[in-house]
Amino acid sequence: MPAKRRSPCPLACTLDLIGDRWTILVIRDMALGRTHFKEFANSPEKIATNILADRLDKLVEGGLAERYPSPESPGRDAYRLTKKGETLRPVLMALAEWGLENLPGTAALMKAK
Amino acid sequence: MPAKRRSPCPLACTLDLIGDRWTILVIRDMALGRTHFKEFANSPEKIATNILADRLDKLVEGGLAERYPSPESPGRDAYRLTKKGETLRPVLMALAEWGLENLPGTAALMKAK
DNA sequence: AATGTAACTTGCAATTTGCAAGTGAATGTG
DNA sequence: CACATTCACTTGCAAATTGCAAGTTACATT
Repeated sequence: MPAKRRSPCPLACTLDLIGDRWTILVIRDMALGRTHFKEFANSPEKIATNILADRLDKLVEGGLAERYPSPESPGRDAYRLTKKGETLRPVLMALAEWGLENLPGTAALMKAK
Repeated sequence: MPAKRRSPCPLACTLDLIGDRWTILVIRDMALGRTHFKEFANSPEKIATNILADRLDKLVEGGLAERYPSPESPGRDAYRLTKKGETLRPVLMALAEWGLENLPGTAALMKAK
């Protein structure tokens, strides 16, 4: 069941799903290979843990990410993008590229883990 | 002067500039050829007028849009994307395309005026 | 002069954020 | 085995942002 939509516009609907201050950054971290809560929390933007927990839940609910048992640390969960989540990669690239070309002082430090 | 940035990541910086609930929709309207306050306010998402006024100011401040005297209704102002604002078009397209392909029930009604 | 309309502004109430501190389970250490 | 850590969250608020409705101001039309 989709979150509440403001209109049927595909752009507006996409924003209703991932268009807040933090969700896309969490997706970015997953796209870079990060998997654990702590790693997301340690990103330079310093997302608050309550918001991170909330966004992770919503990403899972929305089918963009999935929780799975962490292979290296048994007992803990990890997160990864689903197939649907992976399709957002070009969207993130478009946003990042725009920033790189139009905002002075941004640096492409997006490196996979 | 750029708005406060959470990190130097180009993706994060782009979001710091336009990554809120409404800004991108206003840019969409401008990209569709809408020019007046009333037109933006009449979009199906029904942005509140105080927020619209605030976002228009910030878009102008940020150099993505510009105010100019309305040609058809003298005395009033109109808004249009600047060159920099126009470069966001592919970003909006990426977001809209993703919605169209991944969110059921979205319809591409994005038609220029 | 009275009415209308566009473009805001103002006043709040309701959400959402952000920060700090706390909790509970699983590990690591002596 | 007792004890301190670490991780993954929760909880409690205060502060900021949103959303809604009702003004207000300037210009134009009747």
